[in-house]
Amino acid sequence: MKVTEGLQSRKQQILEEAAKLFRNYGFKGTSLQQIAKKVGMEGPSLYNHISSKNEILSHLLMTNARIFHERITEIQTSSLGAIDKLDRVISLHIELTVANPDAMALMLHEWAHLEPAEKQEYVSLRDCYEREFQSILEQNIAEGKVVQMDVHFMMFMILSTLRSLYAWCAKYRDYNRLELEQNIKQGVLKGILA
Amino acid sequence: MKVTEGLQSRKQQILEEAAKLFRNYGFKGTSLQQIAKKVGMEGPSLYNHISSKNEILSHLLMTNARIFHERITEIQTSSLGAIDKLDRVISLHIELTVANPDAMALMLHEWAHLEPAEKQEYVSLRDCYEREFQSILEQNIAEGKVVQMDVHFMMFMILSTLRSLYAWCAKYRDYNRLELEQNIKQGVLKGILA
DNA sequence: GGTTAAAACTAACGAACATTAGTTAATGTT
DNA sequence: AACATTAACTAATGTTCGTTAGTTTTAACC
Repeated sequence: MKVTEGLQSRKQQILEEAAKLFRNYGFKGTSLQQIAKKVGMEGPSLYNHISSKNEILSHLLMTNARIFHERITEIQTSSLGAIDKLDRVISLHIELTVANPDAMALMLHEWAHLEPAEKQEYVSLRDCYEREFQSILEQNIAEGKVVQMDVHFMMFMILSTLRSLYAWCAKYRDYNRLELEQNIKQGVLKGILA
Repeated sequence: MKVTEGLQSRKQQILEEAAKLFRNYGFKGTSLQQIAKKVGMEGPSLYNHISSKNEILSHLLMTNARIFHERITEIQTSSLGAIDKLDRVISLHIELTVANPDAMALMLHEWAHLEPAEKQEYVSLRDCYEREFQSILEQNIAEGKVVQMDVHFMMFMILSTLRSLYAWCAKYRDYNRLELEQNIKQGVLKGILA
């Protein structure tokens, strides 16, 4: 038995390098040999840590999908005011994106390569997330906190920005996270606040 | 020689079906056999119309990249006011996205699979586009047409929305294009107009 | 220091895929 | 009617890749 596991386990290291590669070349465009090389071993050796290539993708996607789902229902069922709920959801996106931009980059497209059962669960989690989001926006509209506008359209605009954040947040390393949050909230909300 | 070429040439048909498949499964995740099946022939028969799988991707990406580059420099060098230039650029995005949402979906990520020379040209065209865009925004800021805000950040927010449009515009078929334009411009600009 | 288990390596298999070559059917031209 | 061209097909090739099996090395523990 090993007593020291290194600061991050070997598996964690594999997941992180895979996420970077998947982000750049896509799941199908990345070979296990490439991943192995980044971690410093031969391709087949990966199978001492994972059970399949697909498991890597699955872990990266499902983990974050479940977190998003948990956290937004937590926010939605809280006793916060509508505007504060929206504020928290934006913070949630920024928090997860800053913590893990590579995995976040995969969530837009790469779920298509999940195995059927997990793909179904992923889509279900995402749809559920969007319903909660929409509900929060509708609450804001009903309370007059926000301009009159087609809900779907409002959601499209906000989610487009939040979901693209991974691609830009590297350029804002000099901003600390609070500055980043304030900038985004101002930008997103000032177009919305009545 | 053929006298009737059908309403769309066979090659055009291949490009369109390929764009749909690339959008859903990615370039690397789509096989020539899949494309051939959609067009109604066997895999190798595609080579009577194209010279390689990569040429399909190249055509889809480079065509639109060049159009974007041409049109934005046209707008930028025009004698329009700053605010009108921004307005035209937004219209440009909407126009091209509505006309060809599948090809537009590829422009975010699939350029990574272009051959080195073309990848370089693509990135160069995109960078050039972003410089022109930024320049237009700076003009707006200088003229006080727009709130004080980090230019890169402003560009990030607007481009995030415009570049995600392909994913949503299918849901807005019932909107006609003018309504769509008005909605987007109101949404994007109202967060910006001083 | 010898035992044991984790984790690395090498070799090889089998499937999928892009691409090439050679052939045939259909269509338009002379 | 003979010819040429286009575009389809079938068969085959070479490559890449995920994965398995078997073996060796590493390193903790008694």
